[in-house]
Amino acid sequence: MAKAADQAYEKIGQLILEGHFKPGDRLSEEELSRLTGVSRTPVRDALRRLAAEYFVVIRPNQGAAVAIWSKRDIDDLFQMRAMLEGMAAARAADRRTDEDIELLDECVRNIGGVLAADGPPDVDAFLTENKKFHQGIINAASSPRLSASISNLIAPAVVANTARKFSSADMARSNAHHKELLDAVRDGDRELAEAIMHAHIRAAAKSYLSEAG
Amino acid sequence: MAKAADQAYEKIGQLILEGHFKPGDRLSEEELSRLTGVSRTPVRDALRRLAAEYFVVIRPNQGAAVAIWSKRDIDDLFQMRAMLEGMAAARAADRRTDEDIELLDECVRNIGGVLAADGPPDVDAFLTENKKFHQGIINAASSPRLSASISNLIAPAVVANTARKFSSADMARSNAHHKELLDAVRDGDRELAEAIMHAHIRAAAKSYLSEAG
DNA sequence: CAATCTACTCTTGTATACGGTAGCGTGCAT
DNA sequence: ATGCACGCTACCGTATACAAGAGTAGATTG
Repeated sequence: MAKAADQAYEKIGQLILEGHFKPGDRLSEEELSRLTGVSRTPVRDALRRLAAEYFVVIRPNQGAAVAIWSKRDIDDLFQMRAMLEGMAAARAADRRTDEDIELLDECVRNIGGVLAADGPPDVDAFLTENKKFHQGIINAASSPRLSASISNLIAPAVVANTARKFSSADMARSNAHHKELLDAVRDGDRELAEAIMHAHIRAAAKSYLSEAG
Repeated sequence: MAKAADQAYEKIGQLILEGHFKPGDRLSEEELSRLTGVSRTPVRDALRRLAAEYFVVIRPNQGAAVAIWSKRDIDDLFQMRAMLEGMAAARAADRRTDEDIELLDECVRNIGGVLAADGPPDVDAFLTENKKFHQGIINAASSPRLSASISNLIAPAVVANTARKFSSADMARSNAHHKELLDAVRDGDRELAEAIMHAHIRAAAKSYLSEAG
């Protein structure tokens, strides 16, 4: 957490997630400067980072605007994630350490606990553990470039929306995938790990796209 | 494109390509400012872009340094390119227009002309047309996010490849792949297009890794 | 003599002021 | 009335000035 640039980055992302800015809205640097309480320089820096993550689009001399996501864009994104995270899963199966396995196992057990609890499912807790699990796979792959590329693809907006659309059944199936993935990675079965991750993400994509239209 | 930030971006990339800065070297913003003739602000902007493309690494309060590429990093990079460009080729087979086909055909014919000429092969001309061909495939896929992701992966690979000498045989084989790709895309055969692109890039990877170590 | 603490310097991070460009509204001519 | 041109305004792009942090070298003390 360096300073102002990170504040701006967090704040702007949050504002987009909350719906304060809608897709297509222009993002004035001066306005963001007022909203975030820092000057335009770190705001510009934050906007470039958000652009790298496809959160916003920047056109020369026209400033930034919240990215507009077509159904095809989202489909492409999920497909790219499926491929890259599949590759990460395969690498993880090759290079995993005991600590990696332990972390992944913990996530699976935690999600199991969330789903076993009475009452409505705790979607936030699920999302948190889910993120930890996927990050664990990516870390286990120990490929900085791959990690960075995947991070850029996981636009939090899409992730958040996806989680909201998950039913209890979806989450249960998701965690079943996680268990299978964990086993495959533990056994060092790279092909199986990759295949399961493919299926896992494609299932999420289908779930999202069927509801979002 | 007369913008100072673009000038800085081009110039810095060029300096790294030429070997003026070597992997691991620190990149002082002030020094780059003097070398490029613009102020630090656009230099910083350029450095962030280069960081997004994995050309350089930036650490908070410690500035930028030329990225260091391990053999594994390069291998990962080629694999990622193979997957993403394979996906692009498949999409291109689905969505290609007559203009796309015409452009690709022109590239193939131009490279054929370069290779057919007497004397030593014109490597620069080959690289230029090769780039145009791959860009043509990516454009034909008409997926902005996919295009952006691939662009970020290609730049460093080019850096890595500059050290390498292309043989006439390499270029001939490469263009044979291009011809097959063109046919597959023209015929709308997505699976074939994807498979050929996979092979095409994996072959390039093997060729590079065998020479560079 | 070695180790540690401190002060200095050099670089990055941030703020602000200035210049250029694109978009937009108004007015005039057809 | 409509289309075009001119000027205005507002914002982005760039430069520069200032603040803060990290690395280093020197001095002091054990």
